[in-house]
Amino acid sequence: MGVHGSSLSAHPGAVQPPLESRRATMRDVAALAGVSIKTVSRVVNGEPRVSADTVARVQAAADQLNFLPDAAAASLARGSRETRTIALLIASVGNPFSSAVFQGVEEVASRRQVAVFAASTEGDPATEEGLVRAFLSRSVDGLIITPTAQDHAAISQLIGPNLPSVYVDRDPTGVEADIVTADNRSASRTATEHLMAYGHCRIAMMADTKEISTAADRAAGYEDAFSAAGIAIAPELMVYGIGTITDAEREMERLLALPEPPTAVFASRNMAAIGTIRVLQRHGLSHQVALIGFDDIETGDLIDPPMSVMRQDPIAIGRLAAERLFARIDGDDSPPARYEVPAVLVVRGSGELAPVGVATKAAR
Amino acid sequence: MGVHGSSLSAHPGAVQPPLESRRATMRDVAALAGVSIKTVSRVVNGEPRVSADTVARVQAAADQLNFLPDAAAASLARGSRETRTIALLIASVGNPFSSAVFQGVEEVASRRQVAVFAASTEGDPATEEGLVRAFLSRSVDGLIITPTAQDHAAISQLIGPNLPSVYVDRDPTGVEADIVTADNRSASRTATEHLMAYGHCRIAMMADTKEISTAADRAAGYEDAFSAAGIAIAPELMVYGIGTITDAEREMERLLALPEPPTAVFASRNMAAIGTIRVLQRHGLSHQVALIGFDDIETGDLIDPPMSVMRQDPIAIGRLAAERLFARIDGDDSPPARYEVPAVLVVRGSGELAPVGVATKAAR
DNA sequence: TTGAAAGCGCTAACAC
DNA sequence: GTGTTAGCGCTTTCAA
Repeated sequence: MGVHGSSLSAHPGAVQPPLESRRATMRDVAALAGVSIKTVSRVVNGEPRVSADTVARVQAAADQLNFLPDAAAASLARGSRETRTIALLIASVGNPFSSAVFQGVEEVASRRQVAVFAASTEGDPATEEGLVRAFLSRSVDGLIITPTAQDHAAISQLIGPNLPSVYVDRDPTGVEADIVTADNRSASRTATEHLMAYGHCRIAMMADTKEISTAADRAAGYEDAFSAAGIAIAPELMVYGIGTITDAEREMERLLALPEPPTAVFASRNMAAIGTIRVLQRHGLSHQVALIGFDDIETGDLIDPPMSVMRQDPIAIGRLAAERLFARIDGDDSPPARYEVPAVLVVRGSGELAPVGVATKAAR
Repeated sequence: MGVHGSSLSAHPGAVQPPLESRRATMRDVAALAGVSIKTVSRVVNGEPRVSADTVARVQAAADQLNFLPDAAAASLARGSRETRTIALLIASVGNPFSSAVFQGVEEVASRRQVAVFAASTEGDPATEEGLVRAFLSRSVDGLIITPTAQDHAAISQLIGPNLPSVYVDRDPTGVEADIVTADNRSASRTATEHLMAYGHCRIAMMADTKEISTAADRAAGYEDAFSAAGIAIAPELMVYGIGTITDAEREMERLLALPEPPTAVFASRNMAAIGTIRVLQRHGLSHQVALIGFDDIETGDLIDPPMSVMRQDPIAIGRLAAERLFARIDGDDSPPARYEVPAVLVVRGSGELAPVGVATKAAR
């Protein structure tokens, strides 16, 4: 019954290293249970036609040896190459928005017993491409990607037509695939109009670089509000390129130094809001200049004044992205679509301050 | 030269599905380049003894077919079973502390081209065990685990003696392995003594359940400060079991209703601090009752008053955990050790308020 | 109900 | 320099 040395063994050469120094395989379990490896496979995979007695013997042997099947070998043998593994490429695993997306993805994936590789692109196209290669080579069943600003035709080609992929948060260029984002444009219009409703028309906008679709969409929503209201936009109040809190602080200082400073700020991303608040607090203006942020902050209600925001739902975005991905994995071949998860206005105080000083000239 | 049908092919049966519907393999590249599969392997792995001419031909074929090696098959064949993959089990991928740990882990792992599975235990032992099984079965090279409150002897046995693992943030029970945490006890003593230095002796402590080593260690540090100062602890001010912000709010309300309410609070975790601040703000007491948190909040400086904290360095914790793990993977077999990453006191205002009201009786 | 053989994509050892 | 063979741990025929 011994497997290692017997002359009719399927493995004539290579004596295995001792069981203690490696994980048990089906061969080990088979030898211990006195059955063939195929029978072990049947038991492990819960296949029907096995006698209860055999099942028990195999199970006991497997438990005794602490046996766990090798998922990679199984997927290799199965040929289907399904690995029950997906990859998630986000801006940075440490960033609250990204990790909330991850949380949503995980929620859906774990229900299907699918493991998730998560990795940060840091917004760098080369890193992004390297990660895509790394995960393709690991045979993931699908990819969820927050695209960097680069053109994605090359990456899309790399991924190929057979591997499902979904894009989140931003629109990639040159790609035919499902996309899940917030309703950036309409939400930004809502935020801007909310400020206008309190009488503001010198409303600054602080945004990321225009190349990022999210920033561009939010700027478009801001502009929509002005067009609809018939108010001319002051171009000097539209600030792009806010990449860090420090950027935001510097630009806000500059805006306040303007001959006609803004009476309100639409901070189209978290870092912009934080920098803006710091500067306003420093100048003792936090109750004079209105502010609406985008993205929520965990403690937005503790700030003085409590911060009003358009709250995105990144968990829902991640959840929906994962659902789309698994639908594709399951064979859905409907045309690619865009999905927008609504952001909601959270009224807390900072966005409900009336204009102070210069800004009463263009009342509505 | 054709591989698919030739009679001397190593693969007599099974005609492959067309190349378009699957990823290219080394066989495909070999066929296209007119070399053997082993030569493709050599080129792909950058082995030396290959003629420049051959390298070029193979590379061209690989590029044309968009070939990427199958990492799982390679690791299977190599026998070493190295997958360049590790798993990280954290409380929740969406939680700021956990995701900062992840960020530190990723930083180190990505430098080694190692991919990271991250998953949330949600503090549930059964989930934790299921995840460990899932990742073992996926042949990860190592595990970094934030242990749940359960005994870890079983999990440790499941992992076995050959797979490196490192524990982070909390001490597991019944395990011999490297552990990386903050210096919870001494940092908590520092925080408490800082409050005492401003004259407080009725200092409340709000903590997670005692079963979690982190909470217990922080409580011990709090007690250390009292013993050292020779002040008796008021047991009614030590609150355990704060699991949510709501818990914290409820308990803080209760404390304020005490005949002799605390003049200061040591909030030993973020949620406790947030709930405490909410209640203090609600009662208009945020400038009367001192507060020091543990864990930093992104916008702690924007709160009124700005929040003083013992700032942990979760990125450094993650980084160190990953470094220890890779050291073990690389063969380090020194005895398991505990590593403490220091937390630093960040003075912002809330922790530097003198006692108000009843609390002047036990001056130092 | 059980088992033997072949082979997934790749690499190690050893030819030539 | 390059190719051949065997086999990693598993699942699939197909036979018994």
